[in-house]
Amino acid sequence: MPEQNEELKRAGLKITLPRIKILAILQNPNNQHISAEDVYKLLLEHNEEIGLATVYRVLNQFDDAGIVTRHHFEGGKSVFELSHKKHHDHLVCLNCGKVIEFEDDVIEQRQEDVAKFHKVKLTNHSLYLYGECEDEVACEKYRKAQS
Amino acid sequence: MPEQNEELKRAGLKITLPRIKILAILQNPNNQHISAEDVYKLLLEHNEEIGLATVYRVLNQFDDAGIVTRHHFEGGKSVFELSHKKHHDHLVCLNCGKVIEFEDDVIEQRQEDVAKFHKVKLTNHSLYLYGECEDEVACEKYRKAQS
DNA sequence: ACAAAATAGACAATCATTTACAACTAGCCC
DNA sequence: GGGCTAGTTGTAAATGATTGTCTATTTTGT
Ligand SMILES: [Mn+2]
Ligand SMILES: [Mn+2]
Ligand SMILES: [Zn+2]
Ligand SMILES: [Zn+2]
Repeated sequence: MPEQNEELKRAGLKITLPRIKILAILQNPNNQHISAEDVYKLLLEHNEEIGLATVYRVLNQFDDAGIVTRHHFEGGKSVFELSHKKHHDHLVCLNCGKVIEFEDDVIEQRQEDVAKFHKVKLTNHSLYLYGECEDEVACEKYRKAQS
Repeated sequence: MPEQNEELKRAGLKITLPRIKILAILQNPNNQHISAEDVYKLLLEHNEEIGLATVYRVLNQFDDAGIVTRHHFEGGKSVFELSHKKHHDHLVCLNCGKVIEFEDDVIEQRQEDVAKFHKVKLTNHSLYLYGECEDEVACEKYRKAQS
């Protein structure tokens, strides 16, 4: 019945509780760019008894189905986001972890030019900008939450 | 006496056999963009009894000292390269693993603009382009070597 | 409701990388 | 040149993220 079911059906995935719950979490605007571990933690908070391995499995299936996109921000672990938006790149604050999305047509075009110049058929790219935002408040709050 | 010693001394690192050998490997033009594991394998081929942990340790020390730069190409493992060249980004062939270096001032400038626009002080960035090169021969040879 | 096929859950296994720790040196002082 | 001490090594065990295995359970079409 809920909207998640449609999405799952469209992807050819059976409708199961873990998939519905995980998809719902990803759809929450608070949880854009979330790691498998964090999805798992949220499930626990919601008292859902879903194993971490299942979270990884489902996230991979979503990735294969094109429902989510996987990113590799600095720090080792993968981060996922719903892929309903058009392509964009990311600017990450190294202090507070805030993620700013952006798209720059000039950069995109230039990437194509570079690839063509080197006779390479471009299939994808990853661009991450890292820096320090000026939001002292957010940075502090976040840093506290981490420790 | 050898040139490696100077480099190590300059970095304030004691001159030890593992460090000399590893640095020599990195300096070999064949080994730009090499993983810790591959450095280790080359050492074995040269009959140097150096542990993998030492390779990782030394590579990290080189990174701290600014002697090498660490990259995160697709595929999980870190890749290192001597950092004596000016900044550049990478175009990687997903078929044969070939790495093409490039620099594009327009892209660099645009990145600065994006960061400034979002009021973020840019500290670094990572840009990787992935695609398929047209070098059938190289791609095939490489693929065979892998399997 | 029923059977076949897919999936979940628990947990072992893997991969890249780091850490612990005891044994071993490089660099410095006499 | 020998000795001292902090820095370095090798080995092996530990880690963190992610995947694989296996059996029990669930989804779905009939
Ligand atoms: Mn995004
Ligand atoms: Mn390079
Ligand atoms: Zn911030
Ligand atoms: Zn190629």
